[in-house]
Formats: sequence, C-alpha cells, structure tokens
Amino acid sequence: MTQQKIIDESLILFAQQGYESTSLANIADAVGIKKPSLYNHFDNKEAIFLAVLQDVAQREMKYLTEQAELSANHTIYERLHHIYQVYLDHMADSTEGLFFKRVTFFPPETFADEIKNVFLRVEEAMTTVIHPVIEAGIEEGVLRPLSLDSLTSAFYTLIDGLFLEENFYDREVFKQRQQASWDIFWLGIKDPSWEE
Amino acid sequence: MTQQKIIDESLILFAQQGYESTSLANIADAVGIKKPSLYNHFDNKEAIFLAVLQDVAQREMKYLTEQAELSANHTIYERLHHIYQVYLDHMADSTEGLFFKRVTFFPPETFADEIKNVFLRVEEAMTTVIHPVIEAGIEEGVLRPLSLDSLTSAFYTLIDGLFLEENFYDREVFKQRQQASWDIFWLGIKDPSWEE
DNA sequence: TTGAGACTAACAAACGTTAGTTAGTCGAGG
DNA sequence: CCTCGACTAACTAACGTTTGTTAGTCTCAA
Repeated sequence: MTQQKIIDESLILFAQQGYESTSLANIADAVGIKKPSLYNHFDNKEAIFLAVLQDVAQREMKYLTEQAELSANHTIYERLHHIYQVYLDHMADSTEGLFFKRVTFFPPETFADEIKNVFLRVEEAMTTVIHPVIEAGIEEGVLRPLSLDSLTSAFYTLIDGLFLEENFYDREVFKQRQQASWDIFWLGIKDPSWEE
Repeated sequence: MTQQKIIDESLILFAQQGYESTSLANIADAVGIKKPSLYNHFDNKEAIFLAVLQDVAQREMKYLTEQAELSANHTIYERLHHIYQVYLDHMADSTEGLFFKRVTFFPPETFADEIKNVFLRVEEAMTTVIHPVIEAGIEEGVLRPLSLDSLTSAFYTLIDGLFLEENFYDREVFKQRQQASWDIFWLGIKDPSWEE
C-alpha cells in the first residue's frame, strides 16, 4: 500500500533530517510518486508526521517488551546488562531510535503535546521492564538497598549519556567508554557485601 | 556594534529554533535592521552561524576553566561535584547551553566538521580540568585505583546523560534524577575503604 | 460507470541572495 | 577651511528557487 510506504519513507527522512528540513518533494521522491499525489493519502504534511509518530510509538513499545522477556531466566547482572545493551544498540542503530530521539529532543513546536505524550508512554513501558529486575536485585541482596527510583534514574542517565556520545566518538573509543561507564555504574549499584 | 548584535541575536534564535528554521528575516527583525543589511556584515547565512559557533566555543571554554579554579582548595568530592554542578546548571539555564546542545546533538549537515571540532576542543578543556582532580583522588586513596581513563569516561557519560535529559523532564523531576545519578556515580568511583 | 490514485500545471508565500542607491563619517590634499 | 574620495551601513527592489497546497485531468480496475 502506498500509504504505508509514505509512512515508512517519511520515518527515515524525518529521522535523518528532522521535520522542518524534510520537504514533501523529498518524501515523494523516496516513495516514487509526484509531490501532489501525497495528497491522495494525507490531508497535509502535519498529518503525515502524526501518522509516523503513532506508528513509531507503537512499534517501539512492542520491541521493548519483547526484548525484556528474552533474558528472563538469567542473573540480575545479565538481565540488566542485556536491557542496557539492547536498548543502546537499538537507539544507536535503528531509524526508529533516531527518529524518537530527534523528535523528543527538539520537538517541532506544533507537535509538542503529542510528542511529550508519546515519550511518556514509551518511558512507562521501559520502566515496567526495568523495575521488576531492580526489585528482584534488591530483594536478593545483589543491589544496594537504595530506592527503586534512584536506581532506575541512574540507569536511564547511563544509557542517555552513551547514546549522546555515540555521535562523537569512533567505534573503538566508544566501546571503551561504554565498558568503563558500565563497570563503574555496576560498582555504584552493586551491594558491596554480595560476592559471586 | 551591529556585527556583535547580529551574533548575539542569532545565538538566541539558533538556540531556540535551530539553524534551518531561523531565517535571515528573523535575525534582521531581532537586530532591528532590514534583511539585506546583514550582508554588510557577513558574507552569507553560513558565515553568521560560524561566527556564532566560534563565539560560543570561546566563551564556553573560558567559563569552564574559570569555574574550576574556584574550588581549588576543597576536598576531592567537593571539587568533582562542583565541576559537575556548575557545568550542568550552565547547560540548563544559559542560551549558550541550549545552542551548544542543539548543534552538537543534531548538527546542520554543512557544519558537521566544525561542530565536531568545537565539541572536542571543549571536551579537551574539560579534561584538563578534571584529570588533576581525579589523579589527586586516586593518590589520596579517596577514589578506587582504576585507570584515569575509565574514571574520566564515566564522569563524562554521567554529565552527557544528564545534559540530554534536561530536555525531557521538568525541573523537579530532573533535580531528583540528577541527585540519584550523582550519588550512584560517587558510590561507583569512591574507594570503599575510604571513610570520613 | 464509478472511484481511487496517479498525473500536470499552477499557486502564493517564504527562502537566501544580489544589485543598485543613498546618507553619513572620516582623513588627506589643496 | 573646505572639499573630494573612500568607506560604512543602511535602504528598496527584485532575483530565482523551493516551500506546502489546490485544481483539474487521465487511467485503470472493480
């Protein structure tokens, strides 16, 4: 269907260039039709963006919860690290991740409300994935008995920091930085009396 | 001087709206002259942006090193925390911070190289500020005897993460997150045998 | 035969930029 | 002391291009 292709191609362009810098001509080219033909499928440019936004939100939440189930029967360390790794890779490499970051970071003014709404929904999905792991970690004595919120916050900050840095360092340096940051994060959350 | 006023007003507009969405008409209006008069002071729009970029880079580095000297005779914890706090506050509140965030995170393609260059220069200035503190911390036994690089990396990641998150959360939630992330970072780098 | 979906042609508005002009300032030479 | 010429910095008018959008037409499948 052409309509879905418009959404798919627009997603890529919005992710790469942002909303304002992506023209209907760009989109039409990518889809392989002429610019006015877009109006057979959407009322205007804004409608295209909103369609993309909803599409991404839905897929993102699905992906997140799927991944979390994959590491269910492992140690706390492994489960946390898996979420961390998967989420980071996803945000760094996927078009959805890039789109998501761009749109939440510098939202086109017109869509500020819808975007914030989507962001909070996705974050909530993320939280429901992490919380059980951290709770179990505290209970088992693997993690320091800090507040659930504190541990979750620090986890987010770690991921967000590395996401940003991914833009600026070449792969080698970045790997190194990722390793160091994770190790120190783990030292920060791990209960010192826990050994194994 | 008109030229400096153009830079100042452009900085505000670029910070608020980004490069592409800021038109020469916007800038001219803010300065209080007509659009073509801008060409008496700059060759083109790109030249205006580059002037703003250099201006910001310079001021940013100056501010950074100034602030570091302020806490010279304090404990390792205080010195590190001061750098961290000052840097984040600055990024949150100042127009320069917003501009810096915007251009480093989603650089206008044309200026990708210059921007990367500026980012690395600012980071280098930051490194010369932090390294002595960390080295002293290891020597005195306050910090874990990890590699200098590892500790520095983790510090950057912490700052970068919060730097990014400033956009997502309202002030209250952010303060909370900042506190939690710092505490856990400190637990991660502090030598467990050090007490005081 | 009707409707969906492509097309061409054209629109006004906004974009960055150039050309040409004018008024004011400043220093050097007669 | 005055004046000429260069310079600065503002202006109006217009350029060609691109923007999002609309109107009207053609085609093909149901």
